[in-house]
Amino acid sequence: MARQDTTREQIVAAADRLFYEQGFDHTSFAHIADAVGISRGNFYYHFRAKDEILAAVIDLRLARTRQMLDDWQAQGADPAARIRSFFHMLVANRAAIAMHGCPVGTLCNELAKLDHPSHGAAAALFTLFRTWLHGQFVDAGFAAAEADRHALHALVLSQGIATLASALRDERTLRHEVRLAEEWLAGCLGRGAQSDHH
Amino acid sequence: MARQDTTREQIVAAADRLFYEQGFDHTSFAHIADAVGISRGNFYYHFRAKDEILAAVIDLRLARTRQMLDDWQAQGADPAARIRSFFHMLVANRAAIAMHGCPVGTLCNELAKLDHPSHGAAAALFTLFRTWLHGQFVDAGFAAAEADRHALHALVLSQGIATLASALRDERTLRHEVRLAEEWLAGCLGRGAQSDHH
DNA sequence: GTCTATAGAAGGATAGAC
DNA sequence: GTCTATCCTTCTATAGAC
Repeated sequence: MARQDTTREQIVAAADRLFYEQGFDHTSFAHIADAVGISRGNFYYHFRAKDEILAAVIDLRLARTRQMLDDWQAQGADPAARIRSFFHMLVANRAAIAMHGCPVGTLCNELAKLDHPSHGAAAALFTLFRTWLHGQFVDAGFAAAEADRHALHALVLSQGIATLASALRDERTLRHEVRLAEEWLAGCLGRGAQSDHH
Repeated sequence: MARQDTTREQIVAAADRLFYEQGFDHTSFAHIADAVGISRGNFYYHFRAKDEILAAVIDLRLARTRQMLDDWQAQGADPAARIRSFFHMLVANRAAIAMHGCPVGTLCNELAKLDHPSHGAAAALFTLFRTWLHGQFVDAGFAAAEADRHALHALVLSQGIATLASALRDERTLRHEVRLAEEWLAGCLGRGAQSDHH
């Protein structure tokens, strides 16, 4: 972490963390100001309103997610290994997920309840994963329609795992369910591509 | 709906709905007062604080869930049919779920972020389902340990489905994923009980 | 660019009349 | 049991000095 970050970047970084840990609505300017070490009034030089900070946080998460997907793409030997990277993300972040859930799923949940204009932008985080996973399943030989169904199912599994791990505050459940997800993946790829799923 | 509900019951009913639609933290006394048609000051005759309303809402949901599980138990012909009732709940409530997510999962998410004392009570809603599902899998012939793994996996699937349906605001995805869950169940029960899962 | 001071609204909670 | 009036705090946001 370069300590030469601009104040704006520090605000977004602190908001990113606090929105994840405490929720967007419940995080006030005072919380963020304390975390960054600036005064409340200073916010409005960098952002016109709280919603703009949220938009910046979502943009940051989108960029970070794209980078992560690019890394998985470059490092994975084949589609199977790359999709396993996706599930392994849950294990790598298990402590945070058991405490605060999935950053994507819980943000979408909250913005849906608030009927917030940025709900669609947050849901675009899911679309990033969905599109990337779709590409992996296509590379594995599946037709587009079936690849999309598999991509969506991988997202469903990841969200269910994160929600239960957080509700039960239990990392063991998370690890076991990730193993099941990897078994599903192996079975899925083992059966190979089929033009008609039914 | 008997219109002879006590004021306390009306408050809890309105809070139950609003906490689901808008979230607990974001729902104010003014919201609930407007919904019930009483003044703000009147709350404190029935409840000492907002947290007590939340506790009452969770108690209501626990009671309602127990009743629902009893109904499924009585109406289902066999364990397979009863567990299908669990997944069918998602389809029956698909419109609300696409808008506001799962009432259990989203409440647990929010209370986890707020680090709220009632988080454990909310998570007990999951335990109700888990215990009931466990009983169904035991009745289907599975050993206790494996029955619990299956029960947990059913919860994971249901939460993943609800989260994605809500994020994408898409009922079609929900319906398709429920079909996949029922296929998983059929495969699970079809393979029958095994003493060792691995 | 950052600060202090403060406005103005909304939140939870209390007191006391009826 | 229900109301009005009010207190105190917190919150978002603005104005203006430095």
